[in-house]
Amino acid sequence: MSGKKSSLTVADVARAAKVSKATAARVLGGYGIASETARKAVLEAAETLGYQPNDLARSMSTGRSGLVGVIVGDIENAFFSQAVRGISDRLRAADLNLIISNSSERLSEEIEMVSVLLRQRVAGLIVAPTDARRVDHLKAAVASGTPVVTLDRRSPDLEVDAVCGDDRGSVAQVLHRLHEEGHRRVAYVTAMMTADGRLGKLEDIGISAVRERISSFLAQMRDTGVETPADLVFTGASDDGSTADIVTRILAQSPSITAILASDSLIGARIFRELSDRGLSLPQDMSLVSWFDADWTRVTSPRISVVDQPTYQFGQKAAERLISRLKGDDSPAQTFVVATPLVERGTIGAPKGRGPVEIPD
Amino acid sequence: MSGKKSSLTVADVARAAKVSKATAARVLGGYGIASETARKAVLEAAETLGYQPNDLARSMSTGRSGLVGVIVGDIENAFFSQAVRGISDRLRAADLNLIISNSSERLSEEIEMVSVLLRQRVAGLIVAPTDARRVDHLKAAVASGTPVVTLDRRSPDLEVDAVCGDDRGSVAQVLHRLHEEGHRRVAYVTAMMTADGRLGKLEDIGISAVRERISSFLAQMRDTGVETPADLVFTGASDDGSTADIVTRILAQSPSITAILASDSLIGARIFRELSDRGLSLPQDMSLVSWFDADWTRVTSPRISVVDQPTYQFGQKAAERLISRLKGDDSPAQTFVVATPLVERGTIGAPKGRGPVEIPD
DNA sequence: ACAACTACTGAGACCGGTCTCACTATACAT
DNA sequence: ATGTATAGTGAGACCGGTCTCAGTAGTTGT
Repeated sequence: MSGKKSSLTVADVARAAKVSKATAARVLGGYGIASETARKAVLEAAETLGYQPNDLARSMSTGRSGLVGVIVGDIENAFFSQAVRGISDRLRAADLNLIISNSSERLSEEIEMVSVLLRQRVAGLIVAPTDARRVDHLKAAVASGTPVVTLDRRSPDLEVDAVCGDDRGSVAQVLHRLHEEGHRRVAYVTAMMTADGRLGKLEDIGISAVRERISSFLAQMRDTGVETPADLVFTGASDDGSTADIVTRILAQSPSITAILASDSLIGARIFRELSDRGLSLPQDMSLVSWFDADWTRVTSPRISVVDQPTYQFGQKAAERLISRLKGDDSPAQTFVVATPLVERGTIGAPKGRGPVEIPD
Repeated sequence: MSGKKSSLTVADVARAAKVSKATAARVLGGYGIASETARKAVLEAAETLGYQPNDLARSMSTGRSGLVGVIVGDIENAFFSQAVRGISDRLRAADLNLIISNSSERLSEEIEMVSVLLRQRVAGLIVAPTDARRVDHLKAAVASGTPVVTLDRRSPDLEVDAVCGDDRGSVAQVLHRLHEEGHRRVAYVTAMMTADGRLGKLEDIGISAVRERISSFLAQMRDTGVETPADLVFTGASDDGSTADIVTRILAQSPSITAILASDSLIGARIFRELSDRGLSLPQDMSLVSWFDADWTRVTSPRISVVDQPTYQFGQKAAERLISRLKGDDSPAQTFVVATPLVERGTIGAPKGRGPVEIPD
């Protein structure tokens, strides 16, 4: 029954309340002072007129924008959507809203999104940078006064707060546990693409979390006697077909691989499905550990052992840091490492037919 | 090496290019006409100065904002995050960005978010309304000129485009299939809360998709001879504990319930886990069909039969409709029903110990 | 009674764009 | 030569808020 289309402004309210635009603005905007009389008149006029403030105009004149930009690799992935929820919940409490963007893990898109968000004059940015070596666009954002917090990943070139999991530590923990159980050759499977499907130089891995994990993986495997651990890293598990290929290659390796590490829950699900389809039973025929405690990991039999990355908390913490920066905190940039414990369920077991004895070449 | 903090404006560029602010704005804004000479000078000046347009100011003066508000029940839920991805992909192609909000399926929050988004002067709204009977806030948005599209749900009070699944049809299809297999008493489990844990009046169900499905469920069951089908609807399956209780109640019912319909993938996963934990095997001891084809449904054994709601497409379609409205399409509001086929996998089977024979009371 | 201070107010500049409009060239028609 | 388009331009109003600043009450001090 009200509000046609032309938006009414403080000026309209002021007129109705018979005060100046400045006074009406003070009351409506909640700043400065106004007499009780004026306040009541304005509020009443605003009420009956159905005044709705225009935040666009507000942020224009204040410079502050109440919007935070978030750039993730893929919201569809529970890893990120959970983090986004954490971010959203924290932001909401601070009266901030969130603009979501998807980089699809492509640098060019990430750069484009940063530019768009900066044009929108977002108050800050929470980003999962897709390439730790190419962060000029983020540096520029910081330089121009927009605080940035990185999520799940970090770049040595970027002096901003970061919230990460303990990537190196979790790999070490998982491998140690598997070694204990008797596993000597373990595969690491990641969705990351490489030119020839083989692992190249570590420095060429853009996503820092992946790099850290693989680096830790290689070091650990070498330590426990594997001579060419790079052969145990399988890249490009980005869909069902490529994952099936990888599983085939894993099963074909000799001396045989007895356990698989899945870099994320999507890969974990695919590998699990692939193994079951081939009639293998876990953990007898193969042990499996996946990163991220997705829904499905407690629904399989046996249940999947996971490295639990509490991404909701990642998100919360990242939002907290950003809010704190927005409030003027200018302490040195810090990296917050969130514990990512191994949750052992049913897919870790002794490799079939052999115990802790090393198999000779 | 550039861009300190004070933002530079068209005026600055104009000065550097020795043209008027108006001309510089025309070149930079890509509207009106300008000579080749002027254009080059402005572009060059903008380049060397590192000019970044201010979209805030732009939308202020144009009135249009390049931002679309999206309100979902819970981004963490794959159902919605997938839809958001669909929305995001389509919006991006139309140079629109997306502000995400979570209503947590609470009307009060939904109302608040609509208000916030409207203040931000979003160009349009895509909403999964949590209560079809309380849509005044959305009506107001439409009345004030902000197009709205509802996602997965619709309200008879709201004359806007809606993108929904075929809720009635899918229930009918699933029940028909189960009936064929010999099932007579089927349970429907939903997360929706009711005051006393029992199903009240249908009209009191706020989420239209849920209401449609339950309504269809009741009708079908009654048609096939169940006298009090409301006893077969279990509400409040919102967490592990309450779902466990419901499973207990389902298993205790007599004459016995032989199949379960899970209203969403979260519930489906919980029920599956609960049934396995109790040593029941599917589909021999119980048939199960879940709505939404989540990741995990192909990872269990047996694989879960699902009603496939292609929410990515829901999202795409919704975004498409909104974009079309934004472009001025003012044809009558329409509801787009996306097919949601039953994908039969391993959890539909004949009920144990009895075939298509009706059991006497 | 006059100064000094406080509480409140309104006029108007400002944020950084868009966009209207009046105006100057030059081109073409008659 | 005069009239009439047509391309290009700049001055300045405008969007809807915020915020500075000068000014008007009213209060208190001495």
